[in-house]
Amino acid sequence: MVGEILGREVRVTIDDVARAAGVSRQTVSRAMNGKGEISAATRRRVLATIEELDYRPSVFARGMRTQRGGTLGLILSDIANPFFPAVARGVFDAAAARGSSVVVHNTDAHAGRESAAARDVLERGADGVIGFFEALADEDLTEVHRRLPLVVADRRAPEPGVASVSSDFATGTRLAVEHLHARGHRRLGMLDGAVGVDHVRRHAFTDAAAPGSPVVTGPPTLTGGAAAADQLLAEHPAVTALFAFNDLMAVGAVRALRERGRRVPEDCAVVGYDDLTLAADLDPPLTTVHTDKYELGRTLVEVLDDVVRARRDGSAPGVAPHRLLPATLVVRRSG
Amino acid sequence: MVGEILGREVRVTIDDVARAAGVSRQTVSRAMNGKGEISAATRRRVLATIEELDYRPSVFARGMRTQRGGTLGLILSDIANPFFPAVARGVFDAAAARGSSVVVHNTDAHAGRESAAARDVLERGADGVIGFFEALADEDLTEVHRRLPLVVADRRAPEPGVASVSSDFATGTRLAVEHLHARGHRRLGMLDGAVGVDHVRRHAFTDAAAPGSPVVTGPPTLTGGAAAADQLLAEHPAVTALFAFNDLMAVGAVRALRERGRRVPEDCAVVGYDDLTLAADLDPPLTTVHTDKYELGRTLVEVLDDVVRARRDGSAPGVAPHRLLPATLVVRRSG
DNA sequence: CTGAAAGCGCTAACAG
DNA sequence: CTGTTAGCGCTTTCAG
Repeated sequence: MVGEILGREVRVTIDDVARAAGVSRQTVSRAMNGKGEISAATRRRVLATIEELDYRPSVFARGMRTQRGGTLGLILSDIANPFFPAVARGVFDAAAARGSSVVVHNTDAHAGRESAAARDVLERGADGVIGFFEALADEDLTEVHRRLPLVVADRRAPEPGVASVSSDFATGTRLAVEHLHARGHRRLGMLDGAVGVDHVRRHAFTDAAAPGSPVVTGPPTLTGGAAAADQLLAEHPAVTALFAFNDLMAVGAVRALRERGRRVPEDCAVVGYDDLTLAADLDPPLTTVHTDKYELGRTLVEVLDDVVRARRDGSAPGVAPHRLLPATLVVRRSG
Repeated sequence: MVGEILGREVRVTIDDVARAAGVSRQTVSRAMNGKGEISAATRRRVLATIEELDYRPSVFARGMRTQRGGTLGLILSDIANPFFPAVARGVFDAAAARGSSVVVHNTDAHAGRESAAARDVLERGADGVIGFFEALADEDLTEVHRRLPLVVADRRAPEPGVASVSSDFATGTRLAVEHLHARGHRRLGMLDGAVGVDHVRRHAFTDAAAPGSPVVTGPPTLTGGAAAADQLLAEHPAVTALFAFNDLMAVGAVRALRERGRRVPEDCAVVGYDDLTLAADLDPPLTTVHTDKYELGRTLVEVLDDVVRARRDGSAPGVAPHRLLPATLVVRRSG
């Protein structure tokens, strides 16, 4: 087998290619990286030789010079929340298309883990980072941005120079509240996720719902939603509709409601956010705000690419791209 | 800020540490890697200096010598299937505990993507790979194993020397079938996932169910399950219970059944496999086979560690560890 | 127990 | 358009 002796791998190096193609190493480098001038004929020949020898440049040797490892960091808070895998799929596909691998870090929305993840990604010479940062302060984001192309996901950028992509939470939340009002609900409550620094959903809820509408905060998980719903209903028994930070909390709320003998939606309506794949198959089918999560993932990589390119071509520290993905309401049975 | 000048990072190198500590670079290397003899006092002093200067060895320079990058590859077929994130969480946590980062590859069970992923992981100098390989042939797995510590997940190892961890599919499947029999069902059908080469679940089903029980194959997804159920029921209308390859197919089957006006479980029972987080909240709550997915993830990393260690300490090419995780039936309403 | 020398495979900068 | 020179930061010999 090529490049192998007695079961022990022997690296095919750039020198082997150079020798075989009858050129210098530099020319081989140029041929594969498309940098510098090189005649079409030479390049073709070199590329053919590369193919033939099955040469793969060493990530390490290259990284040593360039400080770039052809990876891309994806930092998120909870891979077990189906929202993130849906986004990740878009990220993986887009990353694969641009030839990058993705290193994923799960932070549990813990500030220490978030900065450790960022640092790790940095040290590995990632081309850039996509971050769902929930706990890190704005200054820290800015610091990450200074060192590495960064795209902030589902959160306001800490400063205009930092790119961001997120669901249009304000619209989505407003849609949910208006729908509940249209259904005749007058006393709404919100189950907010105890993460992030933006609180866009909460503010939008507060704006759209009647003054003084209660908001209870908890972890953005099933059990967090159940506990928050319990607390909210205990303190505000007159509430007839709940808007949850995300679908997981919404499902937790449904569980809690039923355990208290409340029917959903008859006694209390529930609306979620995210529109997880299984939302339509739940009992009751979940009314929720939909955002295209795969598209979010793809967009994140696309924007990151813009940032990388901008930085390479003379780092014009102007206003970075900020994209808002449409949010629409999907009415099912729960609210 | 340390190591920074005018917003431009300046690497703290091993030489800086050596100089500051008044030793040579090798001594620094020894101090951090615990290799070679070194006096406790020197080591302490060097370690303190490292701390003080916030020195982080370059992944690339180190990788260049060692061919190892401190990462770990996780290759899976569909991150959007909640089964995988649940496992991934265990993998991430265990990897973090051992100081590794995880690069994740999504393959869609496509042979080309699976081998590309393996190759990529290899080139990045991963310490090892955890692979849910669905499409790759046994020889290819063996080849991967020859080059890199490998643990095969949810699949029989291609040879005794390759480690594996998987759910006890045989028992889980038997439990499901027996339960259906106990409920009085006589005509069972199976919705098999069109992936993998093992077909443990299918064989176990064929063994446990009545001879000639129909099996229809499709992609292990929601729509795959729906289509498979449609086909199976069209060809075998007398079937009163369906055992699905996984929960996603089971949910798809429920959808299809209802669209044909069949009630679940009254007209046709459905049993899944995996016990996804939301299984209990579905309509109807899904009867399914449970395996501890987080534990699977943790175990995978643990076994990988054993393999790595074994290979380092003189590669005794004996019988690698093979672990089977318990599978239990969770009876809910769907079957 | 510690230091000096050598080189991993690659690309940037400069010649030609 | 192509080749030569010079390291990147680290670990692995091999001396001392």
